[in-house]
Amino acid sequence: MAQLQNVHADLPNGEERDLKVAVAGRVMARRVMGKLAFFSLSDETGTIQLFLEKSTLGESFSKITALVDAGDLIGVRGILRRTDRGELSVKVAEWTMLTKSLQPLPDKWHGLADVEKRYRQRYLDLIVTPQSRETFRRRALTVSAIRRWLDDREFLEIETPVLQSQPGGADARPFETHHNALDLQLTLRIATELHLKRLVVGGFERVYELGRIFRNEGISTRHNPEFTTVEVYQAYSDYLGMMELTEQMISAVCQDVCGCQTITYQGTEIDLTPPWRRATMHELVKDATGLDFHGFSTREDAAAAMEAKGLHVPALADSVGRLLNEAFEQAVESTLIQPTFVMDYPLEISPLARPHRSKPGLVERFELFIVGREHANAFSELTDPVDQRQRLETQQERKAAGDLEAQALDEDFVNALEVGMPPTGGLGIGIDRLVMLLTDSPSIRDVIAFPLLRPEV
RNA sequence: GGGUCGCUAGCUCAGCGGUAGAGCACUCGGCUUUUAACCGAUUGGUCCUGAGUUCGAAUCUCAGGCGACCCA
Repeated sequence: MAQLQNVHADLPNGEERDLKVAVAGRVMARRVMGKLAFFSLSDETGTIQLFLEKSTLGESFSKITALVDAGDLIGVRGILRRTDRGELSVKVAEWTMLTKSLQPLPDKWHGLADVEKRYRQRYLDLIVTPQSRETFRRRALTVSAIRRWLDDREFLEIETPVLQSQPGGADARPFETHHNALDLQLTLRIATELHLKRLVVGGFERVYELGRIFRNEGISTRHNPEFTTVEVYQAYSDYLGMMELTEQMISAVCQDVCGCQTITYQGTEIDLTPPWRRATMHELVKDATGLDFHGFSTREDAAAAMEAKGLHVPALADSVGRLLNEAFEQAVESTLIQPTFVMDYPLEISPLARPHRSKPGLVERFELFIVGREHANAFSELTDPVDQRQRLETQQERKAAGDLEAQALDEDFVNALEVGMPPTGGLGIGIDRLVMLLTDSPSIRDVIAFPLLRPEV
């Protein structure tokens, strides 16, 4: 229908074009006046008006006006005519009921305002909310633009298991399930990381996977229990290489999806043109709070200084590094509106990242923040199997001490590192949050077609 | 987990202690240039659920359900 509107934009008011056309779609509105009627017919691309005359349709006119309601799917044949008021129309010669709608459409003017109903009955939302259709169209464009960008650079997408005997690759609680034939307790993956790294060990030097992961955690405007990430691994690269890849890829995807690299998110202009700001976590915390975490040698010193600044000191944060991260989350995170790479994280909160080449106690890791939210996480991968085993053993101790999100020790993964993994840069990007950014959506539920909701009744 | 707000016709909403309402949609009638068409008529209700207060509850109170937003 958009095509018809474009091709025949030159047809003058009140004139007909002797061209037979056939269109099909959903009747969105009816305006019937005696011996003349106008319907609005919509398909995925747009809307066209139907011009129905009793004098040309005869008995068929009474049938269509009597039987067809808003919401029905019909097909019509006829010629093109632009009405006196300038609306391109199909002057209908024949029509067919394709699908009768048994339920009335929501209010044609107000649409579906109840957000709960929009999520529970997304099909209705999509019919009556053009904005919603545009969001999911852009989501599809985003996903395909990312795949195209990576494929063009010879990254291979390889699918890894969703069902795993133990979760790994992230700090998160998994969903649990059971395999009947093997009588095996399984978990749904919380990340794709450990399997993609096994593929790097196996000789695939550029791999990625764009897919669904599952984390058994709360729901908010930024969290859905199942969400989509893309993880990318490049052998013989490092976190600096991943930083460049990240800004190049996201700015290119934005260009593809939005047609430019400067976008507006909830009223704030965001400039995604590379290069992006880079700053270390230490610098950012110092700028925001005045606290220099390089100067603290014990947790007690750091905790006292934080409390003096009015920052909360959680009991689980049992080291200077964890407190630095707390200070960052409390004082800095929400202020990082324009794209910012936050670099050089504490080692103890990064059990899969390589120690920093020149800064003891830190790792070569960055997270990307835009509009105050984490959008990506990357590091120079830890490839030393001895160090990796120790780090995961430390995680086991934390788990025993009650940290439900501490990571498991995946023996086979350590075994893979013992076989030998090349130095590698790894990156994970949250697709849902990226789509939120590119579609100006305030809630993650706006970019997930069927977000998890508690069942009614 | 805590706080605030919401839930009334298919949809959008009003009503806030005294007979349950409007617009749109649906049904019927009228109308040959409408586009939120218009005019007239009809129909449509577990007022989220339960308990309580009251002569009387959609309305007040308590508990519960579902959702939204904020906080942890």
